[in-house]
Amino acid sequence: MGMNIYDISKKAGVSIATVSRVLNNSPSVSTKTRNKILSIIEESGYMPNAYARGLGLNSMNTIGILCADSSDIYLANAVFYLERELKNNGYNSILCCTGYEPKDKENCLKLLLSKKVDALILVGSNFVEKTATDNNYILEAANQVPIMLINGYLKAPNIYCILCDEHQAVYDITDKLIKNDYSDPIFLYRLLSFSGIQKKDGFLQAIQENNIENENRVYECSGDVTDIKNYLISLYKSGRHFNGIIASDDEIAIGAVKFAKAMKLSIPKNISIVGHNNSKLAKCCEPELTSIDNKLETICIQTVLTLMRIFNNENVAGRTVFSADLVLRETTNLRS
Amino acid sequence: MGMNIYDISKKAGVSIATVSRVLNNSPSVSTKTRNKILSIIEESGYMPNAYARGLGLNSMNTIGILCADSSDIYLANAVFYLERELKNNGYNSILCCTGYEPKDKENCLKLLLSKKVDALILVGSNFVEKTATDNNYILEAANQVPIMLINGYLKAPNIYCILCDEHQAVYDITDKLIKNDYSDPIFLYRLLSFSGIQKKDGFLQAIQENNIENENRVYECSGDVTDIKNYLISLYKSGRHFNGIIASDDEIAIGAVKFAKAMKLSIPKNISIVGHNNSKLAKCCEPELTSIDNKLETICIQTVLTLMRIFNNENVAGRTVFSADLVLRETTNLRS
DNA sequence: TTGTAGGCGTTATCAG
DNA sequence: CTGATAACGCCTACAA
Repeated sequence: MGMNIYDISKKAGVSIATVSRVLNNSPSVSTKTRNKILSIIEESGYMPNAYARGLGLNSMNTIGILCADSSDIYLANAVFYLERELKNNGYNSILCCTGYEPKDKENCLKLLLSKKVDALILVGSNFVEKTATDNNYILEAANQVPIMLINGYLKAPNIYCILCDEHQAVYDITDKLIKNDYSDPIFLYRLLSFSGIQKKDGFLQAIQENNIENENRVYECSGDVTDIKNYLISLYKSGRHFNGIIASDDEIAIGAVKFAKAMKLSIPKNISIVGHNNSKLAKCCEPELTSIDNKLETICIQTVLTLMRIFNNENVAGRTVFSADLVLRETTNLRS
Repeated sequence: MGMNIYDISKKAGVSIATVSRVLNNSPSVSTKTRNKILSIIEESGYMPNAYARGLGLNSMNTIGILCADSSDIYLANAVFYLERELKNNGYNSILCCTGYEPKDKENCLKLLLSKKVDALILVGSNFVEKTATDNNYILEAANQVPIMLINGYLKAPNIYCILCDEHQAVYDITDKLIKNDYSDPIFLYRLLSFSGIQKKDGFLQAIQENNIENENRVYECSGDVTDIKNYLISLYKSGRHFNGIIASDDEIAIGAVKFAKAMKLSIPKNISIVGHNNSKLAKCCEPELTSIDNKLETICIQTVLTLMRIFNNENVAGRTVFSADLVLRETTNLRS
């Protein structure tokens, strides 16, 4: 199997340059020699050595995709869309799951850089740390390759951010809920990542503009559906009787639904519940979850499109924002 | 940034060979020169060129992971576990989602081969086609690199299969259900892939051994939770009044739960429902889903372990089978 | 249209 | 312990 371009050139009675030209679809090869070479390549099963090619061209057409956890439903979808789009544009994807520790994120990023990927896509707003200096390694990386940031924002040269306006989305639904007499909503989140903060601030802005007391409204939670449910039950039993729940992801919202059922609160009569991401979970829930759709596929398509433009030296925005959709289902009684 | 080993060697006043030795932790370098070179590398931010190294060593330590659809919850988990294990062993993962068309699977596999990955991991039994010749491309690929098959079986040189005994698992639960008076169960599946067939056959064996009529027991279904629900409703309304549902994945099972609720069948009193994969969905369902856990993490860990042994020229089994666990929850009233 | 030769940045062999 | 040099396989001016 150890075939190389010399072997092919010998068999064809031509020089390696001509073989290389055929390989790279150069027009300046006679049809006759081209066909001859092609048939020899075909029958010998020869494949150009990707490393050698990479060495000469300084690229192997691979993109590094970094995400905290590709088993997370949301991130898994992002990875799927990105890989598809990249493949359609002739690029392969190296996946690297970093976990949530800043140090690990940095190590993974450097690892991919050492593999000489052509660009890096950081998926998930948790890549942007609150402490600015913690993001320095990303800025440095941007000196070497373009960095695409999905659902995060970092203003710096060679960093391109594609995101969804979560602030507005959460503001809108909170405001709507309040104006529909669910005037005592709470907000549940896992992480105050970039988008986590956006969501929280959108929520609080709606609270403020409606002149509602803002104490005891924002709660951090963690764990699986059962953990969330139990957390809410104890919160409720402690006397905090809210009538609306805005969750920062669908899994939390499902925990909230289970809580409501456990406490015999009728959904959406006694309590409204809104999820986030409009994931597959939303339709698995009963009643089905109203959820904010943050246009993940659109974002991923745009990300790859933007990246291709960058490779092509076209002019490109450092920041692209899409607005979210609200998908109404059975955990609210709102109308569109 | 375009630093190479020559630049470093000049700055250090040594030859490139010595720099290379330091880079590769060769013991035969004096501590003095080693430290000098290391500090120069450090301050200059030099990184060895991975392509050049790959060219020389004929490996870039990358493994190709092929799966039909990495947004599928089950496959996403597999990809996550595999990437983690590979990374821990010094390998990077190139992900390639193939879709379900045989031709596309073949193209993706060849694409990865052309990138000179060190091995290929095919995730999901749908990679093994029923028509033997359709698998030829996999056998050919095995001439170039080791092929790891997760949840599929193909007996051939250099192909290593790690799987779960789905047959036994489905047999056991079906038998149990029947013996607990749920004597009219049906089996729902999406695809008759390798493991799909295992599951179906396990089901049918239990049916047969319990002397139960085997007509109108096995149904193909597709789509999302709502589609499954509607499919079952129409089946039920047509007069097919089963009292047990064994589903080939959790999403189908959730559709089944929704069907039962819609038809006012009490779970598990009137009907028992069993999912498969023990995914996150199982706990999102209400009542929570009894589900067959096919040990995905164990399988992935074993896969990478086996692969490392292969690289190490150790002796390795061509087939490793784990037994499944049954996780009892609220959609059955069985005891462990 | 085709061939020659240099360069890409390593690793590894063989002298010293 | 260190240095010179030949691979590794491809691409691409430049020459013919």
